[in-house]
Amino acid sequence: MKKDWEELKKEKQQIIFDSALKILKEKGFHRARIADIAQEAGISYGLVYHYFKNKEDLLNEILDQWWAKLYQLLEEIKKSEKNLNGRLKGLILYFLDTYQRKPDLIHIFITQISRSTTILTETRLDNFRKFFNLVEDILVQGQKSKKLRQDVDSRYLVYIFLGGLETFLSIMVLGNESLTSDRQKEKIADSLLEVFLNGAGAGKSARRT
Amino acid sequence: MKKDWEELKKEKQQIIFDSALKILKEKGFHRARIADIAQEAGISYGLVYHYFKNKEDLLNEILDQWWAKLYQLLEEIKKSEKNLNGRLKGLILYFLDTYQRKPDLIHIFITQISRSTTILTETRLDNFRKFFNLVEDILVQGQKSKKLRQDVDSRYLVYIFLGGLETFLSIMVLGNESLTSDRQKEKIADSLLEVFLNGAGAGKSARRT
Amino acid sequence: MKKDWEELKKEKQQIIFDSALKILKEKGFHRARIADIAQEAGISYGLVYHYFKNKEDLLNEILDQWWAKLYQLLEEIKKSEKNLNGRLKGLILYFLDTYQRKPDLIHIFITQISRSTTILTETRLDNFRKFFNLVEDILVQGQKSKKLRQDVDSRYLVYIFLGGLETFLSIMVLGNESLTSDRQKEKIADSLLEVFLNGAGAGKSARRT
Amino acid sequence: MKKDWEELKKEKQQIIFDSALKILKEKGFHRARIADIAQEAGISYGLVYHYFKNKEDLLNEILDQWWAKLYQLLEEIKKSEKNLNGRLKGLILYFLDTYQRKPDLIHIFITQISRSTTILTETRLDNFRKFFNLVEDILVQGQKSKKLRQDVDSRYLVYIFLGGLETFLSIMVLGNESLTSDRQKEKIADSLLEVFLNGAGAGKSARRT
DNA sequence: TATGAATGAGGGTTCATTCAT
DNA sequence: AATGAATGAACCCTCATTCAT
Repeated sequence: MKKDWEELKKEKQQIIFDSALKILKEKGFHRARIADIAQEAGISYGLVYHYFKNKEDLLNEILDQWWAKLYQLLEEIKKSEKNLNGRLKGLILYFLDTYQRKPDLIHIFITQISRSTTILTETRLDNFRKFFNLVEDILVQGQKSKKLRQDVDSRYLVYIFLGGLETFLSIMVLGNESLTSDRQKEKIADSLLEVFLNGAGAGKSARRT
Repeated sequence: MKKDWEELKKEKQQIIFDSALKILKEKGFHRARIADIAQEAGISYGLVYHYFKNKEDLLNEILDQWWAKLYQLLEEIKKSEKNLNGRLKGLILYFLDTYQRKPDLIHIFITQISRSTTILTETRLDNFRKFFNLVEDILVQGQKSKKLRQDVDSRYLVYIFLGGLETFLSIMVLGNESLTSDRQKEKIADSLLEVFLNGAGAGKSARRT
Repeated sequence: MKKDWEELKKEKQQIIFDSALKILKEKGFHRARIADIAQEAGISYGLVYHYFKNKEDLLNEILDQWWAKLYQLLEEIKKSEKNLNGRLKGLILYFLDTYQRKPDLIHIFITQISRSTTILTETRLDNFRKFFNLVEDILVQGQKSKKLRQDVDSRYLVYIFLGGLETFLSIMVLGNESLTSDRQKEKIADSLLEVFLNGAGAGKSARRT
Repeated sequence: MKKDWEELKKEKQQIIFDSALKILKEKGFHRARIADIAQEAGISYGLVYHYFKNKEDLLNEILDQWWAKLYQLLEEIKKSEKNLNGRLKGLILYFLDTYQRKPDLIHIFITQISRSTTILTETRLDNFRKFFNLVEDILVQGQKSKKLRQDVDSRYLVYIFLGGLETFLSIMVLGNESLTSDRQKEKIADSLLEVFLNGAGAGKSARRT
């Protein structure tokens, strides 16, 4: 019986979560009103405070959930047998899949979290650092296995890789583009990887002079 | 005489501008108070309304100024005799120079403008589209002159190029890093270009398989 | 069986009572939350409403209990064979004993009840009037038996006597002082009585000129 | 001109002060709403925040003003040539005068400040201690000049003296009694002093056995 | 041009109370 | 008897904006 309660509580939390996601996407953190979120969730606004300490806390829980999943994925990637190409593609597809399933979440990540220093407390910045470090680990392994050039600081490679990915997502997010077929995701992932690995330059002459 | 007045007005506006820049950087658009900006500028908050219609208008003017300068640069680049490499490097250095001279401006561009949909009205999104289009023009020219590969959508190339640049700037901005020497800027620009053009992959085998 | 139920109910009520006492002392009536009291009592806050109609009612019950005991004591004193001195000392010691056993109760009496007009409804004021009247009865008897001077309004004597007592208690309450030995209580009671009866003046000359 | 501004500001503050006084008296700190105070003052509630940081601050300013005046009086009394009797009478009359002119202030002192530990921060308790110490100074001088008995702790004398005074004030405050004639004030002061100095006991036998 | 007093919409948060389980 | 989810009135405080001076 107790379990049912727990589950019900979790479910309700999730409803509030999803409502918050939608409202945050539409209005941004500062303009999102608790009343909006509650209305979206079909509950009274007082109840939001039953499940979350306050607005700040609600955002934090969303972020924590986001980061937890992302870290989990990266750890899995690191443990996997995939080669560099497969690993990076896995990461890209994770973002694209998430965008497909929960576009609001990616929207918020792109527009609110990944940049806004207003919201960025030191704790939250730490999450970013950890994320960048995990990606760097993967790229350093790539350098060691001679899959990636070693004459460029691994940190720079991280910036360029994630930068390209983020801009892709940004464009989709800001343009409200939909992502329907798996084929489309594959194509995007491959293009990104292709240019990241082989460069935008045309042919040998452009690439190595 | 009239000119003096005009000039004085411009000067005062600029003072408010710079103050706004600083406060916006520190607090973000929603938490930045007119009173803060006025205090920073050393004037009464009522006076701000003599020079700007309202808070929204103040932000718009800042953005307009930013975009105007950026468009101007891009037009100059397009008209210049430089080759693709020089053009892209010029663009990168423009951002780095601006970061050096007015870090607040880049900070706001990165954290507030480039992503926030809260602030992004349709009009403002147009500025982005125009910016991306101008950069795309340059890259398409590169493709036509066989400097850039033609098997990738020029749009994708824009995303990857600007994405890498933006992430570099983001890192500096979020980390409050300083940029002192010209040499440092050169190195960053070259690294970015090198990877963008030739890819992160190591040697032929990695790049073309 | 019914008795057991009644008793259990009384017991539970008493637990809530004591918890309320503690919380009221710590936070005062307005800041004391039902949830605090329930937590202190180790029960859910909903249950409080099974035993008390509402917050107001809970406070009323506490007050009623307090006044009932005090009235009972005063009636006993009036019926007793003690002389004036013994009667007044009995009253003082009652307060000191109560402070020793239930400091929270005296704390609340001093800080919340005896003065606060916020809480003082007309009904509650009546309790005060009754208390003052009962003490006045004792002092009037003292005047009749020539133990107390008759040239001062008996009402004034009440104010001075209770005022001194209350300030003593206030000091202990506000200073969180502890009262351990019976000797200490005796000393306080004697000092109070001594000054009340014989004045603070030094010798005849000061007292009767 | 500037002076006029300053004065106007002070005046407005005073209006808010007085309104606050009235509302605080009627409702007590926790139930007093800023909106009430503003309405009483005939201004919008937002303006209250122009003059005072918040509700807490408003209360603090009232308290500070109260204590400042009281301390000033006590210092004057200490410096004066009056004898003990005159000094104590001066103190009593100050309270009675204030009650006559600003009954709300005395009301708040009695019901909110002098007891409520809810409102009593450590800083505010310090004011009490200072007040008690200043009165003790006067009484110790009385002991030294043989006007007061030395066989009772001077601290106790303070409690008894101020206790009587406070209870008098309390009765007036809680009963909403008016104090019109100077004669009435004189009579009260004399009675208080008479009993404080010579005791409530009747004749020698009662007083010295 | 310049000031800052004045306004009030807006939104976060608390918490007593009810009620289904 | 017992729980705690659910509700919403109440109230504090912020701050953009206006306007008299």
